[in-house]
Amino acid sequence: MSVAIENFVKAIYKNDKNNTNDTKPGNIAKKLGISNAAATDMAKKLASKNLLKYEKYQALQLTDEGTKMALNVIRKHRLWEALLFKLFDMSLHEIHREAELLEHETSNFLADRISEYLGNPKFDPHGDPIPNAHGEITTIDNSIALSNTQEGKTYIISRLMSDDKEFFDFCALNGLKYGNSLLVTKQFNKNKMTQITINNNNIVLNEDFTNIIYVNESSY
Amino acid sequence: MSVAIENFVKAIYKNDKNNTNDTKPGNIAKKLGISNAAATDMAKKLASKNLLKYEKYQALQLTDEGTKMALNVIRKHRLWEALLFKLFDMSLHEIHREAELLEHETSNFLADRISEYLGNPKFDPHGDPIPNAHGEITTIDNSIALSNTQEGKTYIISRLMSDDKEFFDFCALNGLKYGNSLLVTKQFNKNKMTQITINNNNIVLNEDFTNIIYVNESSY
DNA sequence: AATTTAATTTAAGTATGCTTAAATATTATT
DNA sequence: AATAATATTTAAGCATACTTAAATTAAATT
Repeated sequence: MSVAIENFVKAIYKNDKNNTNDTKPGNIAKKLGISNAAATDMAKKLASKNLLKYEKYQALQLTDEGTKMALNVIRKHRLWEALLFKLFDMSLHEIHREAELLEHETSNFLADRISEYLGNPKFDPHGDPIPNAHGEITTIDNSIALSNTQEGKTYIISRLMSDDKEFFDFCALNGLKYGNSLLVTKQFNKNKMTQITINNNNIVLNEDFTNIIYVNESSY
Repeated sequence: MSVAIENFVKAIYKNDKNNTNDTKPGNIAKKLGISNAAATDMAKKLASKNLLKYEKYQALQLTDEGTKMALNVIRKHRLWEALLFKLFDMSLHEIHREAELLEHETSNFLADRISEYLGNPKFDPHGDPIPNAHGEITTIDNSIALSNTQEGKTYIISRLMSDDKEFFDFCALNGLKYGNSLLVTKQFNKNKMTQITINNNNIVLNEDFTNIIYVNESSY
């Protein structure tokens, strides 16, 4: 299957998961940077390949086959991120950028070799779960968005759910990294902002950021 | 530039080096598995991009720019081969197959990271020279084809110049590996065959193989 | 409920990178 | 040197993955 198709099913899968956006052609088009017309065309084509269900004016729904393809691409993406991060100490933004290209030119054989080499990791350096070779994915049920945390409690960063360079630069600058711990010092509920202490620095995060940073309650 | 273009200039570069084949459109077409018509079309297009010189019915000649592009792709190919070989212990055939895809989706930035990680190697696991970031390539001047070796002398394998699975399978089976040493026991000049001893086994190689296996004289 | 706004679809068209078939030029053979 | 064989080019056409513009449908607003 082509790069365009792989990116299309991946975009649907992700929009479906986030369910902030829906999976109508227009939203997929926006995500991929193509015209609405191109997205409708592609949707029809993929319906004929049994990768998704298309009904006029309705949201697109991946079939089992389409979901499997999406998870396979996501698996390769996240394995590459994990490998590049480990070997070359590249930034979260850089590993994402490279993985976005490599994911489409990676055989299942090579993906398995990478996974094996890394000890079959369940999460990538963003904390995103890596689907296994059978398309099974670990869902993190006990992690919550930073916006839902409580003042005075300590948490461990479990996921930085973004593709955005500016966000990653901010994270790098402030020590916001998968596995690091932070203390929530204040929730400004009115303004939907959160103040945290991390590495002895106090920083205030706005809504955009508190909804893509996920954390687990610290056990101590 | 597209995958098709990168593969096209790479094919010209390689046919030019081997100079057994020439670089007329038909030979490039055969190498790439496309029609002659497609090769002519592409040649015209690349001439307009100043990547090569095209004159009707003549051999194609890469410009400096075209040569630079070819070397850049070859650099990425060989760096990937070196990395995959080191990390995953894949066979020569497997690393070639994967590198053939990855080479086109690798930024210069990532290529430099791979090179750095490997200690800026000058040769890949086939013994092929890896161009550096400036497109400079080390030429091995003291290595000779196995067909030109002398009976009774010991040599070190310096290059296995092929893309062919059958050849690599044969090499793997018989211990023909970059860096290994072998003894030339007999040259059958009439039949253009060579008998060698390697790992205490005597094997006879035909012309196809003795011209793609390169060796250096052993110093002891 | 009617109207405005927005999203979606259809239609027509484009660039890339191929194909096959026919025409033309080159190379090899006698 | 003429002919046969081979290579190259031209021409026409196709699939993919896009585009813009116009038409249609759905959703939001008044």
